[in-house]
Amino acid sequence: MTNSVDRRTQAAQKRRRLAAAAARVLHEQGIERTTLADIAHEAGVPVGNVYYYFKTKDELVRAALGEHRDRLDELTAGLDRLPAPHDRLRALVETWVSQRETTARYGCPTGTLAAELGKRADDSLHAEAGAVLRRLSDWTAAQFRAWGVPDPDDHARTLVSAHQGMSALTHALRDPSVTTREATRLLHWLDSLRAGPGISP
Amino acid sequence: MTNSVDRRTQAAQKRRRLAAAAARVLHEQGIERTTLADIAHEAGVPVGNVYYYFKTKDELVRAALGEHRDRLDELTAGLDRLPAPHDRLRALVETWVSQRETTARYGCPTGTLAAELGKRADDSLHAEAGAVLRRLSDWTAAQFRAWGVPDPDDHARTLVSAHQGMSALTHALRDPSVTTREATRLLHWLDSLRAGPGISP
Amino acid sequence: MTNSVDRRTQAAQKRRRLAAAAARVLHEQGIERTTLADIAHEAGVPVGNVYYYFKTKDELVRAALGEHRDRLDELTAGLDRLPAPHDRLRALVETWVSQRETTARYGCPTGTLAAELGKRADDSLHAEAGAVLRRLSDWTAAQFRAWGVPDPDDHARTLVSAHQGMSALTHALRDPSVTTREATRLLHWLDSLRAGPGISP
Amino acid sequence: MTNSVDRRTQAAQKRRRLAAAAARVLHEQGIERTTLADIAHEAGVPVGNVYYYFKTKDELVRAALGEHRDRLDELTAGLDRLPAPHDRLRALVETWVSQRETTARYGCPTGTLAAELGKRADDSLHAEAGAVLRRLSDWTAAQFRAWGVPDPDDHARTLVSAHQGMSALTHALRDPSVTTREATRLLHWLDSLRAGPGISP
DNA sequence: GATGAATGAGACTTCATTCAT
DNA sequence: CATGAATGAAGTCTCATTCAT
Repeated sequence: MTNSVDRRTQAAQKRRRLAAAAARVLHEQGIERTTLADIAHEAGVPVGNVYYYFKTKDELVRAALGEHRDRLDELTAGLDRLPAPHDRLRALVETWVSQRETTARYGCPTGTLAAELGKRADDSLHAEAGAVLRRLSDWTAAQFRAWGVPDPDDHARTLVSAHQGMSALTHALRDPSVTTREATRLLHWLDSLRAGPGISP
Repeated sequence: MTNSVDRRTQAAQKRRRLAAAAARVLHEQGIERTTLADIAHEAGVPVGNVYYYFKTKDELVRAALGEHRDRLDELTAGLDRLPAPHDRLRALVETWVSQRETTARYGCPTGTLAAELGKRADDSLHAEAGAVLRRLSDWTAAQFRAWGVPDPDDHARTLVSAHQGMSALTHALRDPSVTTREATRLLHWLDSLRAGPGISP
Repeated sequence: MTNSVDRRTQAAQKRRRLAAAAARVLHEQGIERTTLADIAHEAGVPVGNVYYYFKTKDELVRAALGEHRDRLDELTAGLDRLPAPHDRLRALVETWVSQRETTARYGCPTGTLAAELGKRADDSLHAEAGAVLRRLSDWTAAQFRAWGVPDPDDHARTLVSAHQGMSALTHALRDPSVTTREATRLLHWLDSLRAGPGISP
Repeated sequence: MTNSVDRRTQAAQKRRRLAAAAARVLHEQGIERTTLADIAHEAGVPVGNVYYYFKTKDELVRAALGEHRDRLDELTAGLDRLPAPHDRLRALVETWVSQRETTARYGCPTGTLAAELGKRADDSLHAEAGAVLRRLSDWTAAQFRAWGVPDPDDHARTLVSAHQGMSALTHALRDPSVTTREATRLLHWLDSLRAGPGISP
């Protein structure tokens, strides 16, 4: 019994390791240019073995998106420890700034995956990517709401959109300073909301 | 001589037709999922013939980016006919709105190509995509400058970034209303600049 | 463990089988006129599987050259069992005679491969072919040296050159008797050296 | 009339130019690695035009062999001006020495073409290459005969074989000194025949 | 005859997926 | 479960040859 639990745990760990490897490699190389062998190699798992954990490559992509969602949850969970919603949002923006070098090289993980998946005939994976962005939007709206800002959903959409925009431009121009500057603007905007609603971003 | 000119023109036209087909199909299917046969079929040309005009698939991608650049130039040339820079910028934003359905389905052509190209080891095509975005940014900065807005480059970067962001989100959520709403916000922002500089977006 | 060794052995055997098939077909059809499908078919293996063992066609060519080198080694190892160097060299020449029909049809395996490879821009495979010929030359020189013939390297070069020449001519004229006659001459020459050095071939 | 003759002459010149270009490029790149475009480009002729002079690629190969035969005839015609057969043969060997650098890079033109053609299912071109070698052999035999050496055909075969051998080895080892040394040996051999028959090569 | 363009067969290579042990 | 090996569909690219003007 203990043995079987161990096994189950071990299996779960291997699944996780594969998902994490997939998240990493797919972010860096894109979906279509990444082979299963790349992911297996990154995870230190024999190629043939991958299929015991994921029946198709698409399932690995799905797992990678799940991984990104989990990381987002960890991030927001951390931010939730800050007392003021306003500070949480500022910290979110600062997180983006701290990732600017990676963004310049590989773009936003979820955003670029969504861009690639959005052109498929089959929508299911694309929707999964969209869900991760919506999850961020929902959390952000909750902050605006808690803060008492009117139209919290609109403000959230604007902030997430701004993140996608600055990530895309940072990536396209390979210039981390795009992130720095846009983030500064966003922080000013957040501060301007503090004084009270009325000033549109 | 007339004959040879005709031929040269015809060849150039076919090249252009292939480039246009490539621009369309690559936008809709992404680079890696598009085969040369797809492009050849879209252009109504046998596959083998494509190689008479473009030696590699990458050259076709490059041509597609050139096509997008040309369309951008046509767009801005049209906008330049408007007398006031402020109106040109408003019209730009409204152009984006008019494209919202296509954006919801396939994303911003240049932006999604840049996202896909940015993960390659070889930078040259990615840089080409970045150049198209920078071209838009330069034109935009020129409008802000003509308008007398301070920090025109910063404002231009913000506007282009906003476009990339709203396109990415519109695409990821398959929701054209994202574009509509963000565009509305941008128009307010442009109007607020009219009153005089000082109010940050 | 036994299992894994078995597998490794099996894999090595298949690699060898492919290399042997390549050596055969490349000898008979030449490099450029031989397709991977030809080699796969000769080895009784599906085409796709070939790439599990050899990443490119050139690697198969390299393996074929290795095969020829191995056969040369087996040949000289057999000759080394003869007590007198002089007899070993005579036996070498007689081996050539025994292969005259194949030579008339397809030429010397190493020699014709070298001829084809020598015209490439990239030298690496050509050098490999040259190394096989040099290996024969080295063994031959060792025999002359052991025999006490002066200038053993010169004599070896002459013998190997004679072999290449008679093989080329036998092949070009499709006439095995060229080999027979030139071999007779070479045997006389070897005998003349027996009496003592001094008589140039 | 003059006009038509001019035209016929011009056409013949173009044919010749193409054949010469083919001889050159095929020698340097081998048959299979040379494209019709390569030859057309080398001759300064548009690709489509080649087919008015040669209906297939194989006919161009045949023409290239004819070109090599013509050059051989020019060579022997020049040697025929020397009074003594013995000197003609010495001069022949010295011609080979003078070509050693080209041989090291590309091998003997006729020999390497023969090697490549000899592996085809269809014999006709291969026979053409063999005929060029036999032509050299015939001329050589005539010299030995005029000189009074017995078994002139055997001696001729040996000399031509020696040339093929030293060319092949020079090419395979990319070492022109192979030619120099073997040529020295051949000159000694020719001199030894001068004293009178009896000493076998 | 001359020429740029067209065509289609076929080559090499990659890779997701499956299989046998 | 584990794993090296197997498979075949598909993609990119080349090129001899033909065609239209």
